[in-house]
Amino acid sequence: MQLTERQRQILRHVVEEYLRSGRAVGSKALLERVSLGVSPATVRNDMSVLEALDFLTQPHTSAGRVPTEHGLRYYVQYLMEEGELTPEEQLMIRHQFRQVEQQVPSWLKLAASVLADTSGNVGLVTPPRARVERLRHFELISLRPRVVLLVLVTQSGAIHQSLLDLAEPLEQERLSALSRVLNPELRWLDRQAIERRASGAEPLVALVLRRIAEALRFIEQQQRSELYAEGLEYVVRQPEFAQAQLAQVLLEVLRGGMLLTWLLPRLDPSEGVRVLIGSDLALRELRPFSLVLSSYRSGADVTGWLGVLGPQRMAYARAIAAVRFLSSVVSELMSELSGEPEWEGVR
Amino acid sequence: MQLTERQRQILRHVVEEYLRSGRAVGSKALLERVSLGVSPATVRNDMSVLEALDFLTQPHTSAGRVPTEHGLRYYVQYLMEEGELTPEEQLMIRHQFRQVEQQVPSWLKLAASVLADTSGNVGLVTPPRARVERLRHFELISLRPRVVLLVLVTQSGAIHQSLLDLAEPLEQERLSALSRVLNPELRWLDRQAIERRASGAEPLVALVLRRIAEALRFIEQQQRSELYAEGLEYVVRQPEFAQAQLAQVLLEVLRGGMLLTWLLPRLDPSEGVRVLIGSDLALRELRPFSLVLSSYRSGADVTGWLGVLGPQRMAYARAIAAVRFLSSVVSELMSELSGEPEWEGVR
DNA sequence: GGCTAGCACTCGAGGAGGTCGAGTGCTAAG
DNA sequence: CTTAGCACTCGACCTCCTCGAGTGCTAGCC
Repeated sequence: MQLTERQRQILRHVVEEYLRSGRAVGSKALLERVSLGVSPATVRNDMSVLEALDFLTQPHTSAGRVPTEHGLRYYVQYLMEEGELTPEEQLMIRHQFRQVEQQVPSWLKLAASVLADTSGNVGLVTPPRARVERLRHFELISLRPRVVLLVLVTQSGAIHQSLLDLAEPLEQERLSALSRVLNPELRWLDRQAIERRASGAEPLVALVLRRIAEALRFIEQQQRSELYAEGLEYVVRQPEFAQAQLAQVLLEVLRGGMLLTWLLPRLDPSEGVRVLIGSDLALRELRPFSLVLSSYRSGADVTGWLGVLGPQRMAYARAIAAVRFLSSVVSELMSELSGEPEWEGVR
Repeated sequence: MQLTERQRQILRHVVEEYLRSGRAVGSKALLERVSLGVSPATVRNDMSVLEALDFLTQPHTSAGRVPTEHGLRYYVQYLMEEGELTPEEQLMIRHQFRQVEQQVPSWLKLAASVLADTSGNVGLVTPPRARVERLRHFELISLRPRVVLLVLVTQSGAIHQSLLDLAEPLEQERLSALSRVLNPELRWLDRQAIERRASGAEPLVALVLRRIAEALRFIEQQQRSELYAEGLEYVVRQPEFAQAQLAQVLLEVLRGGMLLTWLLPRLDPSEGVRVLIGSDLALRELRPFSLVLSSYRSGADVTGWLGVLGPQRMAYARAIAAVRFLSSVVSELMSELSGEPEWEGVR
């Protein structure tokens, strides 16, 4: 069954009033804010149609209407006016990114902060992640005669360090020579290729290669388990959180990493900004929340996620604008760091 | 005026009962839990003495007693039985540190998590910080013909990367030669020495040196502004946070960095574990909280802080044990990474 | 002189009852 | 199809009341 234009307008205003105030919206109160040229009784009739179609619901008999998840989805898809961040905001944000250290973790943390600040909800960002992580470059740095620091940089821009204990002392000169020889050979190899190369090599080289492979594994694992979250203070401030129980749920979900291990792997990164409302999140605990989500690109075949998480009653238009803009900013920044050959051609 | 032994025992039991239940403790209820060989009336008399001396207070006329800040301080200093984490816990914790990546940020994050988990409050950890940061080693890695990644490691174990745009293309071979020449010369120099060395050098060298100096500045700044906090979910669960307002205060204080900029710089790192209760924290917003704090060492002249933050009603003995143990574990780990000459002698 | 039994008093928690107002559905008329 | 009118519902909020844990004080006991 099709909605009439007036019903669509009523739905839109109910949703917007609800997002603003957090309270159930009644027919009379609605007409005090917006004029529809009809009486409260007419609005009530349309509201009861909308209720029958599961767009609206009543918390109790004598209360106003509240949008259902279905109603919110319809609003986001068909009724909401999308917007962009103002040019001043965009400038401010770009400026902030120029201020911080030019490295991936700083960018991700800042991106989460900015998402939180501009949307007034929790900002979430995952690290960039390659389908298979490849070595870009490694260096060996002598700390003490038999202790060496291995530093390596990967395709996705991750930097990793680990300590090696040597059987016998080695000078920096020898270490440098080793990395000079091995680097060209290992460039763009993945973990498995490096492991294969390790078997049969002389002991020192084998040690280094095995530790590089191990580091790549660590990095891949970390990329799957790390999540930058900022702005909890905004969400806790919402009236929904008055009993503080929701806040606890939220903290536990974020810490437990259920989003990362369960939800994100099931989504297609190529789809642009999407809005997941309540049960879309497929986690009972997250039922009262919504997530506005987008992927970002960081070189060919390397992507990450970023989004805004808040109560179902969130300012969707604003969150979507923030997510869309940040996605493009982060993608730009990341591809500067990127350096794999395929990607150079694309730019 | 001196407390009698019985008064000290009563104070101890009131504090412990209050820490356990969070409710005001009355004379009769106290005697139901512990036997002191006297009647409630006697306990009441002693309680009123303790109240006159500002160890206890009454929330309202007909309620039991609650310890004051002064009473808590006395308890922590003279009455509390200190303990250690059990050997099993210690083993578990050491095991966890072996599981994660062997690098500073992972350790710090894990330390904050462990503090939170073992104490049931917020765990806080600051990065290690040298009075003046010195260069240990740097490398130049060619990403694209005219874009170079500068990676450097400092005395305190911080790793930093930044991007350099070159005026003209340079091959990896040339870059490696450059770092081979410059590294021995720059080792253990601080920012100002490197800046001095930059003036008058040929353009390419000057560029690199200036960027290294800049990176050191960035790192010093970050060490002053970064704070790892974990375990908010525990604190939010406390009954004190039922109205969710405290949670908001806490989140804002943590994000605002007031602890870092205001409180920590005024403390002496050499003092061992200390307990700051309520107004000791010198921040109005933190009045309802307590902080158990210790420094850790990471090589000569390099120290950081770690601690447990929670409501005044926290399990102090446990928090102190956790902080003390983690301080020693983190100190050990850090000094493995450390490599400055003075420190090698000390070990 | 310290300890205790007894007692009157205080005050918050929590339940019962009552009012108010925002909101609804229904009906009948325009 | 719209609207005015009306009876009805129900949560929010206030007041009143009771209950019980806890106190301080006093007088008597060891």
